[in-house]
Amino acid sequence: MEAPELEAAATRLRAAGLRMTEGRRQLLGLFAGLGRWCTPQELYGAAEQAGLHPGLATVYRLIEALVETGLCKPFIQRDRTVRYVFCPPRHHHHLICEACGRVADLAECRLVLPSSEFAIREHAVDFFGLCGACRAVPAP
Amino acid sequence: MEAPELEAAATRLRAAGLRMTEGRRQLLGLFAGLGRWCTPQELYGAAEQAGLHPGLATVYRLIEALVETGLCKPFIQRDRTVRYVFCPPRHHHHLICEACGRVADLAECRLVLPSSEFAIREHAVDFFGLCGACRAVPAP
DNA sequence: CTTCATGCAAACCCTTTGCACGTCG
DNA sequence: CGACGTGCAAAGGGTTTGCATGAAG
Repeated sequence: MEAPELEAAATRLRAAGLRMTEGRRQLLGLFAGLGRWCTPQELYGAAEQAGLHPGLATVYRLIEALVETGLCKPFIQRDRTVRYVFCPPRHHHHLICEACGRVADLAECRLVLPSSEFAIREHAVDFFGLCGACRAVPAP
Repeated sequence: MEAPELEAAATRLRAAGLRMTEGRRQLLGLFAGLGRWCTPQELYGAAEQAGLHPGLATVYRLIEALVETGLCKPFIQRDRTVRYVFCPPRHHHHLICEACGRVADLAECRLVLPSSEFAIREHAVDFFGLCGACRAVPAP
């Protein structure tokens, strides 16, 4: 995640009426920089390790705001774990490594939309598998 | 959902070591016939209306078994509601109406998979929008 | 200064589990 | 008849909320 994308995300949050506090900015930067999906608890843990000390509720509230503004997408796994992926503010798809959780963005995806009377508002194309690193070694 | 697909689902469940009790068969038939995604509570309510009286725990246990055998897929919505879609035992994608919850299967979808070092195990292509009926009238 | 963010802990609610009984094979 | 399914109610645990305090604009 580069600074421009982070800035664009912050701008969108501000546009939604949210204040960019220092803690929020840092937590957002951490999440965007993680490059992998995570549970709120995992993000909370990562923040601790990074020397930030947000309350768990704050983590949940940021994620909620991100989801509402389209900057974050929830996934539910088969074991019902819910993980969130940070979504840069542009259309894209995901390649999610099921071993390490790393998320790669896929800007281009040639998808031929089906023709039907269905009015499509949004489509989700997500790929699950193993990233190059995890094909070679166990998950880090 | 036609009988053959229901039968195929039942066969897969049996293959997974599950017993097809009468109640389970009826609940499965109800779910498969619903044609829309639903929460466990909603399925429970639909069963009540249909004259079945499974315990809520039974509904959860069936859904769990279906998910584990790939006959059902969980979706998490932006408001964190978790809904399940019955998945006939063949590869397909979904058209999900966000107004009425109706699910249309999409057997064919021309998708050009991206080339990368990523080993894709599974891909999900799901469309969200409004079905023909809901474009015309409020959700039933 | 008004509005919104934060932490903490309690409250919530969806989901899961334990147990006794019934049923499938 | 042994293993699994079911119902009920209680337990569990991730998520949300209330409230007092502090920062943002």
